[in-house]
Amino acid sequence: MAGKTAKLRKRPLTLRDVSEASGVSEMTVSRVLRNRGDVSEATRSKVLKAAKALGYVPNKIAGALASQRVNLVAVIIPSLSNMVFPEVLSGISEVLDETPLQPVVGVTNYSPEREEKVLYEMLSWRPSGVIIAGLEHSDPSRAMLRAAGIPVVEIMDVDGEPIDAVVGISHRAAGYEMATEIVQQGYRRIGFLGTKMPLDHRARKRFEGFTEALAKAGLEVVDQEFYSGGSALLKGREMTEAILKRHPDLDFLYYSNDMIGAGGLLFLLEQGVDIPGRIGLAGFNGVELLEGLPRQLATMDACRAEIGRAAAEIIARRIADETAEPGEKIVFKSRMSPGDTLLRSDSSS
Amino acid sequence: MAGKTAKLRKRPLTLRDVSEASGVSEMTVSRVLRNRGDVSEATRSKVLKAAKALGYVPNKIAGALASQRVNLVAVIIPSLSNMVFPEVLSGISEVLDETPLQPVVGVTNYSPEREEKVLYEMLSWRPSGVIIAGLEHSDPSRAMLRAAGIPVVEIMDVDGEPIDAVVGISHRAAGYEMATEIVQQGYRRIGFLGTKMPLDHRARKRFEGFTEALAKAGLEVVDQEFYSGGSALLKGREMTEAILKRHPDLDFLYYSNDMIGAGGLLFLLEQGVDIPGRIGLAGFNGVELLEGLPRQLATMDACRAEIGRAAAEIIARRIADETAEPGEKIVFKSRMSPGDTLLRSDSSS
DNA sequence: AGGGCGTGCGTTACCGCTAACATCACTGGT
DNA sequence: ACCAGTGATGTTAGCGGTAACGCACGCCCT
Repeated sequence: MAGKTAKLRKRPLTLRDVSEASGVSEMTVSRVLRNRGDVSEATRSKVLKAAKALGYVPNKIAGALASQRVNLVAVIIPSLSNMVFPEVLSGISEVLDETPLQPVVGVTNYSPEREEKVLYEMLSWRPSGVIIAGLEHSDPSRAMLRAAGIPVVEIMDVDGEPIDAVVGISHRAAGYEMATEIVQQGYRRIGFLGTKMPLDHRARKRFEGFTEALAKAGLEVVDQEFYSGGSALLKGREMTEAILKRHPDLDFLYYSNDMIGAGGLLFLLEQGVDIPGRIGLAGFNGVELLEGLPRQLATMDACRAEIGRAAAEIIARRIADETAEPGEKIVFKSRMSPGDTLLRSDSSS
Repeated sequence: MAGKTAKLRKRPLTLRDVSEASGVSEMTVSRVLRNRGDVSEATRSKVLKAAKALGYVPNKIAGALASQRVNLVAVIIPSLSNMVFPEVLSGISEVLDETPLQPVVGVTNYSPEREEKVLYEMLSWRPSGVIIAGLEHSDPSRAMLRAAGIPVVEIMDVDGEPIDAVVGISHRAAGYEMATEIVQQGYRRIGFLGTKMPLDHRARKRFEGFTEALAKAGLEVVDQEFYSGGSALLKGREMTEAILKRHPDLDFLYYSNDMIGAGGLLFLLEQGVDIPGRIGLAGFNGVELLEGLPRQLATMDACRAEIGRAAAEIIARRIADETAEPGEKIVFKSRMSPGDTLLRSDSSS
């Protein structure tokens, strides 16, 4: 190669550089690089060679502006440290990888103000679609989403009024179902342990469904315990100890997530407590971690990957086909997995 | 408000719409929206009102193209499911939140090909800087990074030749140090359990440092066990059982990450094995989860958040000040935390 | 020979915004 | 009264691509 690659170039490479290097017009280079339109095999390879030699990387900013197309999908989630969301993300990526679309992630830390800001930032890049966790958004956020004129899929939760499409499970139903099973197994003195996050609407809805089912059986939650921050596993231990100290007669503990449930389980096993004979346990989420525990915690699957995949499919379809119907709604069924901490041998199932 | 908001607008909003709605030039609107240049308080509020009424969201694509400035920092990591990376990310966000910069995450799944593709995609958005995990990249990737003419910070690992700046710990040293301590505690028949990932260079380097220190003491790893996929906690159990079945006389197990270490720990505790009397254990990473275990697993902290913060600071500094020196190198010291599974009471410390 | 058509490439006019400079009305000093 | 200085706004010319159309040229058919 004629050493044309001046190491200390000041001006960044553009199509023009490639076009000059290969002796064709910018338009032709553009066509080659995008595999669009007819270009003869001869010019095609000539251009590709030049582009590679220069180390040219197309400028999507200019491309997007000119073509009015941006192959980005904004994905807005509350957190990355709760493993639920990375799992949803991988479901999304899995589907989008088959398309020209690309996910871009924004994290809100469960804060509506931050959600609004993140959303504004993302929309200012004019993505082709939005996937956003939850149905609860500030009014400006909802307005932005509506005004954006792009497909919006709200995920994780279906208990509420969607803006456009929605994919998720009913957390209310999940809580209800779990409570029903708990009652049926004969538990009567039930404690709840959860996170001190008024903005985790899904946890709240599970709790609401839970208490509703209890109420139907004439029961209510005997005591509650909340935490925030720190190692969930450790908090699960501590809260379990605390709640049982206050109410040693509790016969069931419902945890708002598997991590604290696992902490409670480990704690009780160490204490030599008979599970589920003396006390039953259940969590929520179906995290992979549970498989490695000494005892399988009862839980309900949140259908994370499925939700991600379905949401991405809706987005992909809507973008590929402008005429596709908006407002689709997909409800997954949260599967109960009773594990070893819920079913009492003598009970019917 | 005079109902000017036509719900079914086809053409998306632009500066021009705002400028017409507020009776000033586009330039003035632009100035207001960016808080730049002198604008009288009167026009400022007039413009802001119009923008809000219309629900205008600036188009960063056009803005970036015109100003030749993109306030994005590409962050390229192997995975989101290994909690290490979300923690690094939050360190990065923490720092970038104080600046106009914004992180954009790309995930490679430990695949060099995918890394190359992700990098190409990200660079085509012309980010202002790149933070990328690891020092091992394909030649084209390295070339792209060099040619991009932007600050690059390689993170997590410092054992190798950086492209530009680097922030991390020495995994080789971490492995070495752990082995040294193990030997000093009198363990002699040592097994290694890790992940079957030839492309996890950091795990490899820890292992190399580990065996090197053992060799210096005239020892070598007695047996090894590898896994891939699945629940790490469960795999830790299974591998521990398997390796001990083959070599019941092992007196120490070194796990390449805390998750499988925790699985092993739980397994051995269930078996009633005396830890660390009969057998010692150690992992790597200092994950928060460990705090909730019945026994504290010996581990070494990978300084995740610190690395994220330091990398972001370098990027921010380099972008703010063009003249800042490239090639900075920050080495954190991986702290050993012996927990309850390494130190034998009768040993010196 | 002329018309119709497909192929391969170039030209032109933007996309929506901003840098840089131009303009214009004041203000104040002398 | 004149000019420089300043503050508030407008004008022009791109940024680096792409859509849409234009235009040779060769080919086939009649």
